[in-house]
Amino acid sequence: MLDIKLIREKPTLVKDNLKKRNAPDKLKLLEQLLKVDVTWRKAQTEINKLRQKRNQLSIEVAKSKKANKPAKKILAGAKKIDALIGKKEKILSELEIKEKSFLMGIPNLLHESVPVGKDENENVELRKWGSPQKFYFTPKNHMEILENLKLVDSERAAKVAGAGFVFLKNELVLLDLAIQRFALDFLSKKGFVIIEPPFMINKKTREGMVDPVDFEMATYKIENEEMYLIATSEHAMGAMFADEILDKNNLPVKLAGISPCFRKEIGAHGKYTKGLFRTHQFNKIEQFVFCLPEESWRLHEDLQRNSEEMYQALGLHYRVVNVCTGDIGSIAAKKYDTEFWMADGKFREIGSNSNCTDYQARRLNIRFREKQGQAPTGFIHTLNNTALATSRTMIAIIEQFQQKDGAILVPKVLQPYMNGIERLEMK
RNA sequence: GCUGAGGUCGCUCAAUCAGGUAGAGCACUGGUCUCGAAAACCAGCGGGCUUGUCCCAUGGGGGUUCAAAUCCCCUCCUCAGCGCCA
Repeated sequence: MLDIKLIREKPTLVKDNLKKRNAPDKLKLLEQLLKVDVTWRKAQTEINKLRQKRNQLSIEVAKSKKANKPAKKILAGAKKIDALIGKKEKILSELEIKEKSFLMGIPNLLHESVPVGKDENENVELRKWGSPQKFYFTPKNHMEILENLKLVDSERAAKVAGAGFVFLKNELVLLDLAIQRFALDFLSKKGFVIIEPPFMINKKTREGMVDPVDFEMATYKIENEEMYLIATSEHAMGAMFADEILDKNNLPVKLAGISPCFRKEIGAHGKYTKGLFRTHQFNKIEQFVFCLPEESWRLHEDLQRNSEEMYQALGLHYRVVNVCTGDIGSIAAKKYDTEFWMADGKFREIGSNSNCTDYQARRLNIRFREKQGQAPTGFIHTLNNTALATSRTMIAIIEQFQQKDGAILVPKVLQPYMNGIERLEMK
């Protein structure tokens, strides 16, 4: 959510931002918002004046009663005004709801370094790291390899749960856990606090954290309860400090979340959905940061470096793209996607790193202050970046490190977490 | 899940029984004083807008009333005891 004051004072700034985002419908929304805002302010002032009158009459009633004088006349007048206020309040609250929903629909202001573009095809590649091994055979898709090694059972998973679920088996489970342990140890050394969040969130948290579009498409709701399965630990961690004021000297707060992620949407048109790439459930270690406004851009780069150091330690070939204005999503001011090389020669997303500036914090009401006892100075900034999502990291490992005999080489850094297993192979 | 007690400014509490329009202390900020600091004193210290002798704000939502922290209903959370259970 943007600051309504900023929109009032600098509407052209917001407008230019929407133009950059190539969002004509949002431009309309902005016009509507500005209109409603004027009406709301008028109505507010009008109501305030009526309330003032009523308050004055109320005081007079109290005075008369104390003096044992009849207050009938005053009461009649007050009742009239009261009825009028009631009517106007209804209108006002309708305006408020409208204004809020318009305001929520206005996306975050983009950082100047975000490339302008229509869609994901215009994301700008910043760098590549590593290279795929020379395959002296035709590399296979990860599912084929895993099925040969009997490390997954997706048919039976479909039977018990449906499409989009898998049974992981034996060493693949160990690999999944190893990736998580590796990421936690890595981030812990970098000063992150390890967090296992609630895997369900309530309505208020959902409204504060989940983009309405994502919600419709991706979120599971618990039947008969206002509870939702998290689609990422970010949802729970972001709301951890909702309505709180953090002391400046305790910032930044850096969290490493470990959780399963539950997502409804997997079959969107034209999306790559093979095997483990999109499933209803996967495990992920997530970096989440609360910080002062002046440090967020530096931390954005730090978070990116953390992820890349992990991919490099695993030996994975990847590239980083600066996500363009048409593909960035409404919450982020800037976003890097990291994409890993797959056996079909394409790069696909393995992680996503966003600086949300104060956009999330304003909605969640998370502020900071110079020190204890002082009034809050402003809203903090939030950032989130995938550390390692196990399913996609496993795909990368399997497809990039597959051998001619169908075995998979386990990256050295993961071996200690897997009882020293060096290869996943047929037994 | 049941019973009880609670939720008021950053913190600790008051006003609740009996409705009359939210107050104190601490902390913090600025000023006076001082070489400087402490103490003392003065002022400020939740949000809004059209900056007023204005409006809103007592976990959240509704109701009664001229008027609600206070009375009624719903709901969330915390603590204690009991019950149930990996």
